[in-house]
Amino acid sequence: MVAGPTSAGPGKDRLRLWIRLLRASRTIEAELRERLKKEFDTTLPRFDVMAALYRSPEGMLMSDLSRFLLVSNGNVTGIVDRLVSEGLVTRARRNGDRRTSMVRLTEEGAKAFAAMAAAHEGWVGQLLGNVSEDEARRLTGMLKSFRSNWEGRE
Amino acid sequence: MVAGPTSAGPGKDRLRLWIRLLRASRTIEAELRERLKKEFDTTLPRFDVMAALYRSPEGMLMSDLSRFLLVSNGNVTGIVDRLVSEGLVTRARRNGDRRTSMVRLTEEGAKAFAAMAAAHEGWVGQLLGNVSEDEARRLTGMLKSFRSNWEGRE
DNA sequence: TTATAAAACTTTAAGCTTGAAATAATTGCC
DNA sequence: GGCAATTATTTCAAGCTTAAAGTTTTATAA
Repeated sequence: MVAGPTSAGPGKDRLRLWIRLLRASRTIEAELRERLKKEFDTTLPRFDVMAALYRSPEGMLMSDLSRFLLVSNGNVTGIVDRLVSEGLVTRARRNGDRRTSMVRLTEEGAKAFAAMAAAHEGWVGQLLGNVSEDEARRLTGMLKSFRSNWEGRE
Repeated sequence: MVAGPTSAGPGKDRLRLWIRLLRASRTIEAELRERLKKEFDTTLPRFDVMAALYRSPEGMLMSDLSRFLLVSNGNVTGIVDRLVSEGLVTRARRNGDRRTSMVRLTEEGAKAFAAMAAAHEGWVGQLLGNVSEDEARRLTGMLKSFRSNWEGRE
């Protein structure tokens, strides 16, 4: 997914865009992963889950997390398991529907995340330093239109 | 890495851009992975390696592959192992430097890749259908500037 | 009711991924 | 030449990831 078009022709510009997009996100992701590991001894998936939970103090279902983070159900199970064993997150069984459990950050988890989020934002600002804030807004707008064309189709 | 900013403030626009970028590439990547699996019974990492090799008929060293694909050395070892066992790729020990081996697509591998690449390009064209070819070129240009600011630093 | 289906989640197997340690071969320097 | 440092690669342990199959609970409907 990271190599360029193998020839010229129509549609190549979109392919080139995709390659660029993928290389950009992989490069930045690798850098962030490395820093999260080095500075906070954690991983990107754990950070992702904590970020989602931080925005939902009332908690999230496993399936909410899965949908929001764009990863599979089973994946979330493993990550939450580890976060629970680290005391950063809790799984609360619900009375209403006993199939589900509400996942929440612990106080310690929220505190830990706040510190990581501040550093994380700084890193992103640095890594995307070449993009002006104005250009960032325009790019963001363009990227919004990606999904609509095909997602949600049957 | 997929959740949005937790508050407003300076630097937020770059963070928002990063979130968008990541969500876009994850969404597209997931779709491509699924189709590669369904249509060709293969994986994205295998496709990546084959794409890189397809562009280098003379072959690539393991370290070339690792650098080009932005993944670790050990990672490439495993993927190439599997491709070799499937008869799509060969590892040729070299006379000059016996630490290295030259990795090449087999004839079968090249044929298989050509078929996949054609389908792949069509998929990308479809998935990025909302982006005009013109806009694609502009976006690609913007993304090029990502690296220079911080990569290659010590 | 009471089967049947659907939903939420976990488990499993296979493969991907990293960073670190281990191997093996080459290079540089004295 | 001989030895330390470097380079290319593999191995390893831990964790991430998916798709598919399994479990438990809830909803549906005859």
